[in-house]
Amino acid sequence: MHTSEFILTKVAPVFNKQGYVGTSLADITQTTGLTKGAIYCNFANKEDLALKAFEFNVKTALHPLFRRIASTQGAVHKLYAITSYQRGYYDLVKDLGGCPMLRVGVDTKYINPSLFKQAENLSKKMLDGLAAIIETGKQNLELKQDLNALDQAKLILTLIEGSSLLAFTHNDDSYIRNAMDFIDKEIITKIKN
Amino acid sequence: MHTSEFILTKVAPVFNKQGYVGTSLADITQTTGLTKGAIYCNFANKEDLALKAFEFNVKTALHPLFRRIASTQGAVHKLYAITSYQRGYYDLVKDLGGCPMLRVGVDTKYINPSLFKQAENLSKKMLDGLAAIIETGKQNLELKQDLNALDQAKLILTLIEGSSLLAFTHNDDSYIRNAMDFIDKEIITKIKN
DNA sequence: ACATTCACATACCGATTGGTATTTGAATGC
DNA sequence: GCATTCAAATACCAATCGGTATGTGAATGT
Repeated sequence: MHTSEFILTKVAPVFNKQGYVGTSLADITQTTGLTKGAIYCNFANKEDLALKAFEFNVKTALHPLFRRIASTQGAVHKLYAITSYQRGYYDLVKDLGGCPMLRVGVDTKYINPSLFKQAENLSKKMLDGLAAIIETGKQNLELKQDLNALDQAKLILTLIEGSSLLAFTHNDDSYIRNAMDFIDKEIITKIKN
Repeated sequence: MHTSEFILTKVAPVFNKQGYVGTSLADITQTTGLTKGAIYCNFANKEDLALKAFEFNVKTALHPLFRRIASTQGAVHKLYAITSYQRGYYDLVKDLGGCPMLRVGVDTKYINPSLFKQAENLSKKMLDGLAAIIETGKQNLELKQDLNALDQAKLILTLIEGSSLLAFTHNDDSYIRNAMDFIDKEIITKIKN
């Protein structure tokens, strides 16, 4: 494993737990066991490292979901794949310190615009992805025609992110399971007869 | 107005926007126009100030909601009062930088346990309050008997916090209005005939 | 065998951090 | 009118901040 990759595996969770300003170079050298020389040899500066760390966290927390969605056929099955994935989300990102999109979205809006932009883009991408699934579901006559795809997507993303927030606030993943159960029941009512 | 109160009005939004470590004493003296002497004359230290700032933010963002709930009679009307209040939430806390409970809940878990505890307690209080409304609604035969009050409360709080997060991520309060419309429609289906 | 390279360590930098000790100055009590 | 009080300003502190310049040592090429 290259050193830069090793650094990311160690540092990414720290950034996700402590935030951008809350993570110091001392924290970084301490968790990696390396010195500043090694860090600045592999990354341009703290911001560069934070950005890569965010990408790393997203890769471990959300890319598996994207792959599962892509390899699943049909709108309804794609939606079920999402809720199924999300049910394991708490355990998946527990050691990471929670959902990276949520963390960066809250943390960096006023202190690190370029990092915030990444979280904003990712959130938008997830919303658009959800809306596209629902829209094609309508076109394929899987889902009822009177659905507003964008509104439904907003609702699902709201439940995903909101339940993740509360799960990590209270160390209790029942918020997530509860929300996913609800989405599943909602999906059934939206299936075209 | 006492100086300590004046300081809070100026500093509370800064803490809410930039976070605990993201807000320096220099930020504090700058936004207040006062010196460190004045700050430390009115507050024990940065943590004390941050705690009081959080209370101040909660007072402006959520106490009006608590009062409206308390002065509204009946479970269904109380629930509608919540969604009605929440519809104006984006504009209400826009200058504050978003929902203080959400901000502190994400920001401080690993860097300031006592401050995090405050957010955690508040979140728990809101959940219990919601569950109590639904439970008494069942007992008063306003709401259907097969409702799980706690699960419903978790769902509502999830939608409230999740929509607030997305609204401030994308500077778009349609997430909140959309979620509140959905809750309102859900309430109707839960009313006992 | 020797020069070169390069990843990483060490040593150091000015600036900023949160916090404190001292000073100031206006109001208050007598 | 003089001493006291007290909120606020000033001046200062060690520690830490992110970042950089230099040193080092093992691997590489020839």
